[in-house]
Amino acid sequence: MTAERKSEPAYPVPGLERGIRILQMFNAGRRSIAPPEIARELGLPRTTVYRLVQALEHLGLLERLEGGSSFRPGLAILSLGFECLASLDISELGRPVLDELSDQTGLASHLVLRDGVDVVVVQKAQGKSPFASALQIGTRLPVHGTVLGRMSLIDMPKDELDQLFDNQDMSAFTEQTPRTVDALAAMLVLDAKRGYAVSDSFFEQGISTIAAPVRDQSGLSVGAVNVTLRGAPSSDPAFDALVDQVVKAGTALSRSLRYQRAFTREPMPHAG
Amino acid sequence: MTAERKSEPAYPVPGLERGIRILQMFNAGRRSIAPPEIARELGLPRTTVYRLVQALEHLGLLERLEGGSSFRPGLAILSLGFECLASLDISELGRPVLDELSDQTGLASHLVLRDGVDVVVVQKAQGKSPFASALQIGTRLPVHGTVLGRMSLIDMPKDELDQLFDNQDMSAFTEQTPRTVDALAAMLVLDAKRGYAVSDSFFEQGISTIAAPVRDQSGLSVGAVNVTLRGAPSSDPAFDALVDQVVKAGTALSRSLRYQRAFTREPMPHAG
DNA sequence: GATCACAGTTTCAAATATGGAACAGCAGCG
DNA sequence: CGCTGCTGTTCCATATTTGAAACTGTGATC
Repeated sequence: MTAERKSEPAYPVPGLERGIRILQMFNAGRRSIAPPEIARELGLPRTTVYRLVQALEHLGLLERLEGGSSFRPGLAILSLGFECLASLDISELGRPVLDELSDQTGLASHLVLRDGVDVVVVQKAQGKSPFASALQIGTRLPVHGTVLGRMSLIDMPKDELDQLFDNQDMSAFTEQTPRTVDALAAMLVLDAKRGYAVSDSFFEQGISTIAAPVRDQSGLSVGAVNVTLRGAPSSDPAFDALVDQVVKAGTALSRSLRYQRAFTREPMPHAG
Repeated sequence: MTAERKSEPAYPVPGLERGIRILQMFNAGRRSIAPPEIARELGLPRTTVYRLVQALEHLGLLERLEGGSSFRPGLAILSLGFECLASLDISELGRPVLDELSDQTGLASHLVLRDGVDVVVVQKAQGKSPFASALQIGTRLPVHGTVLGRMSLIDMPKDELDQLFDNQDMSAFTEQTPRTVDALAAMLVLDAKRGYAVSDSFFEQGISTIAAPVRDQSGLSVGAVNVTLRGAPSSDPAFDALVDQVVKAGTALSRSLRYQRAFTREPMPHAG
C-alpha cells in the first residue's frame, strides 16, 4: 500500500520493520485488528505476531480492546515524532492559508505533500462548510489517481517519473485514471500549462475537487492544495473565482515554504 | 520522558523498541537528530544506531537532512495508525466543541487525554486569538504538574493514584507543583469540588490556563479541556464567564464521549 | 604538521531473538 | 458426542541479529 523506498533494505532490523507494518495496517476504515488477521495479512508466524503485539502494547502504541484480544492504536503513537511533524514548517504555516481559503469559499480545503507515489494530507481546514471534509490528516492517496497527486508531480521530468513508477502498479480507479507513465505524463503536460486541475467526481464519487500546486524553494512542485465540493464544479457559477482562490492559496503556500525551508537545517542543536 | 507502562516487557523485541525510542526523541524543540546523539542518549552501540537509523529511513519514517547525516521525521510517520487516531471518536467529535469554545472566548483551546502519567494533546483550536496556541497536537505534559493533568485525575481513587505514581518521579516545575502523591491527592480533592482549575502561569511562564474535566461513559475523568490566555486570569473581568464556558465545553465533550465510545468495539470487522 | 577526538563504515564471532512444534481451551458442525 | 478448525500460550534449538573491534576520513588543537 504505502510506497516502498529503494528496493533493498541494506541492513535488516526485522523486529522493527514488522512492528511498523502492524501499525500501518490501521487506517480510517480499520480501527481495530486481531493478531490472527495480522499473521495472515503480513504472512508472519503466529508466535511472532503475538510477541510483536505484546511489545507494541507495552510501548503504549497499541491498546487492547477491552476484554477481547483485538487492538487499536494507542495514544503513544502521537509521541512518535508526530509532535514534530505537526509543527512542520509547511503544515504550521499552511494553517492560516487553508483557514482563509475555507472561510472565503465555504468549502473544505486540504494541503498534501508528496511522499513517493502517494500524497499525504498534512493539514486541512473545514471552515463553516456544511459537509465535513472526507480526508483525515495522515490519509494517503495514490499520486497518479488524484488531481492532488498530479498537481504534486507537474514539475517532475519524464525520466524521474519513469523511475518513480518503475515497478509500481498504477491501478485504475476510474476510466480517467492514467494506466501508464506515458499517459500520466501527457496529462501532466496539460495540467502544468493550465496551472490547476479539476476533477468531476474523480477519485471519490460525488466529491469533486479543484487543486493547485505548492512549490518549494527550488521552484518544483512538492505538494498541492485543494478544495472539495459536492456536485460538478464546472457547473458552479463561481467556478472561475474558485479556481482563482485555490491557485492563489497555492502560491501563498509556496511562498511560506520557500521562505521557511532554508532554515530547516538544525533549528536547535542539542546542547549535548 | 514518556511514561513507562508496566515494568517488565515480558517478551522483548529490542529492534522494535529501540527504533521506537529513536522516533520518540523528536519533539517540538527537537526537529532533527544525528546518530551519535542517539547513541549517547539511548546508551546504544554506535553500530546499532546506524543500522536502526538506516532501517527507519528505508521505511520512510526518517528523512535525511539534505547533505548531512542528521535525520528528521518522515511523512510515513503519518501512516502509523495516525489516520486512525485522527479520526478517533473524541478527537473528531471534539473539534466542533473546541472551535466553538475558541470562537466564543477568542482564546486557544485544547483537548487532552490522559495516558499514564502524561496527558496528550489530541485536538486544539485557535479561533481568532491573537496569540497562537503553544501546544501542538501530540504534545505530552506531566499529569501532576499541570491543571489539565489534574483535571484528568480528579475521579481517580487514592489507591490507584498511589499505584500510578509508584516509582514515578514527580519533578517540581514550580513551587506549587505537588511533590508527593499525598500532596497531589489533596489538591485533587479541592479540584474535584470546584469542578475546574485555574493556573496563574502554572506550567509555562506568562501563560495561564482554565481547565475542566472530560468524562467517559463510566463517568470518570479521562481527560480535560482548557483555554490558554496571557496574564493572570483571575484579574480578567470576564473570569466567571470564561470558567463557565470551559466547564460547559467539558460537559459537552463528555456527552459526545459517552455517546460514542459504546460503539468503539469493532466498527469494521475485516472481511478476511 | 603531528596528535587527538569523533563520525561513519565494515567485519565477524557470540549472544539473542525467532518461529516450529506441541499443548490447552473453545466454538461450530456433522 | 467426537471431530475439526481456530485462538492463545509455552518451550527450546537454531538461525539471526547484534555489537566489539578495527579501519578510514575529517576537523580541531597544540
